Amino acid sequence: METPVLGLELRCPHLFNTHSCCSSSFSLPAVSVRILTAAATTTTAYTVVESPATVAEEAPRSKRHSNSYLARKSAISEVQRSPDFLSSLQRLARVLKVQDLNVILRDFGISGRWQDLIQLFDWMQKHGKISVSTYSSCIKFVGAKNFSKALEIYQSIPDESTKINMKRDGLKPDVVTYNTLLAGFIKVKNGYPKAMELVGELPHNGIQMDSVMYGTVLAICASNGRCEEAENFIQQMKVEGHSLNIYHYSSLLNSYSWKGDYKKADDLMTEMKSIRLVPNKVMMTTLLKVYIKGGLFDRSRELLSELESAGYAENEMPYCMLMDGLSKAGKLDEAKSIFDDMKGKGVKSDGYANSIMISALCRSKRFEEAKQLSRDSETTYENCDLVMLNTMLCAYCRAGEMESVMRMMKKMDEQAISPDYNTFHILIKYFIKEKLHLLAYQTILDMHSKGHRLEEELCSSLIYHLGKNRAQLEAFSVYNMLRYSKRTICRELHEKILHILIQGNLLRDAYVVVKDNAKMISQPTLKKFGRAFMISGNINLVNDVLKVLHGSGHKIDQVQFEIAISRYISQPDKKELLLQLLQWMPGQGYVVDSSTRNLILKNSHLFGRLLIAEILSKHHIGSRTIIKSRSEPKFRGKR
DNA sequence: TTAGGGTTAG
Repeated sequence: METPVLGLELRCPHLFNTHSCCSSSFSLPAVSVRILTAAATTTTAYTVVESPATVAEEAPRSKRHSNSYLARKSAISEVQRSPDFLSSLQRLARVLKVQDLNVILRDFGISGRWQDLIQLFDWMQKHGKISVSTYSSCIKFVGAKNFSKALEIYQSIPDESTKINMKRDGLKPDVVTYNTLLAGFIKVKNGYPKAMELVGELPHNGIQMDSVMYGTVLAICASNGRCEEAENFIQQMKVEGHSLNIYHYSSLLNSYSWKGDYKKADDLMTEMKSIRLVPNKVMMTTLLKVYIKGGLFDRSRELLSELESAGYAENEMPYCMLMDGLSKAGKLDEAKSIFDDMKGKGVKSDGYANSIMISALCRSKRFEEAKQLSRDSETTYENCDLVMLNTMLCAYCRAGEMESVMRMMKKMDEQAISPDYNTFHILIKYFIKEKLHLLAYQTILDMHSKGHRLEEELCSSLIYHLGKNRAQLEAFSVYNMLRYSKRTICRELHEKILHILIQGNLLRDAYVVVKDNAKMISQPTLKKFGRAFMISGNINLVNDVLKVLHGSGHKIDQVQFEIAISRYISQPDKKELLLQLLQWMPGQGYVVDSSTRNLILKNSHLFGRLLIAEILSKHHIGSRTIIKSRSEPKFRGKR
């Protein structure tokens, strides 16, 4: 007998009622009653549909109330209801079968618990508890929300047979599945090559591109600026006998907007009209974008009038496009006149137009006007988004309106809008400008702790100012944040921080910088560091510093040796270090000069006369070799 | 399951 599914069971309870004790022909089997009860508490009907089916696989009718059934049933609802479902899952892992997990997965999908769904899927994958329907459920639910994750899931399907099974079970990756995945690539940066990979897969699955899929692919081309590729697909469509619709034309037109290719755009409009397709709002707005990008502002203005008369300019979008294009082409006054015109007509606006105008004014350094417009915007639009807030904040910063800057920050706080990269950037620049260097430093710490990328130029400027104001430790901390955020930083910065650290006598930190970056630091700066370290660096590190300097190719001068050796002599307990240094020198081509030699001899009783004499004799031989080798190259050169 | 459009960061 076929395994009953709940739907049928509920409709025809008598078919499954094997318990003679249940006299009423309408009484439901006990299991169904339990499930109905569960349904009332678990909120989703979907869950209820699959549970008994899966249970029935292993629980023969006579044993419907088996402990294993009960355990699984309660495990499912426990996981579903748990505030920390992963730990419940971990605990109940041995009880739950793949089918049960699929039930939970679908429940998450239906109730919109996307994050949980993905976590559960990852867990199932990790524990090898996965079936064909896991994949298809996941793609179905995730695809609607998070396309790249859906694609990842699709790509994680281990073998062809699973994909074939999916097909057999009606869960096939068919034209629609592929199209769902492909649609996710629209507007994804660099989505084109990935989309093409997927398109390349189609023949292996016996799928032919249909008109809708061409629409999707063309949209991908358009949003990635691939106009030639778009043209090729159009050609392919024509060859295959597909007729072009407004979606196809619209995407092709959009692909021309990248370069502002208005000639091709005009030709396309003509072609489209010739097959009696009437340009709609989307087409006309896209055409406006092409004209603006192409710098055809007179025609843009005409087209905007056409949009107005067609009733397609009821909101601010097309005005915004034109204003922005004009201002970026340096035609601020023309942009302003569009703006005023739009305001005069009472066009519905959410504040974007203001935002565009404010930034345009800032770009032209008309800060007073920008500030005034920001004030107006603040009163007109109560709820501003982060970009608008940033734009206004920027205007106030540029105009030097400290009070307004603080007001904006307070506003963001109150509205629980968290600052983004730009907010931090704007503020830090402003604080530096106002010479509030420590505030700028605090802000950059905050920015870093929130995981934002640090921009080198900004850090470099702050490092400079902190250094100048004797905040060397803070400067070094900014340097380190930048250095350890996995970026290659410009060589001048190492040099810059080194000067700051030397100035602050933070020689140990300076040594770290030299050790890691000696090859990127200029010889005069290395020399400056070497001397400073010899004078007041930690005496125990003197030899190490000299070795690092030498190892980087730096030629250590006599002055440095002289200072180091004098320091050792003044601290006889460091005699081992002096002996090590003296022994190391000749091997590297260094010898002590006569005054240092005399100084050592004068104090040789502190270090052992014999030993000193022996070492210094090596220096003597060394000095002869050095003199000899200095004259040798001339001979070699002539030979 | 296919089309458009705006703003920050000197």
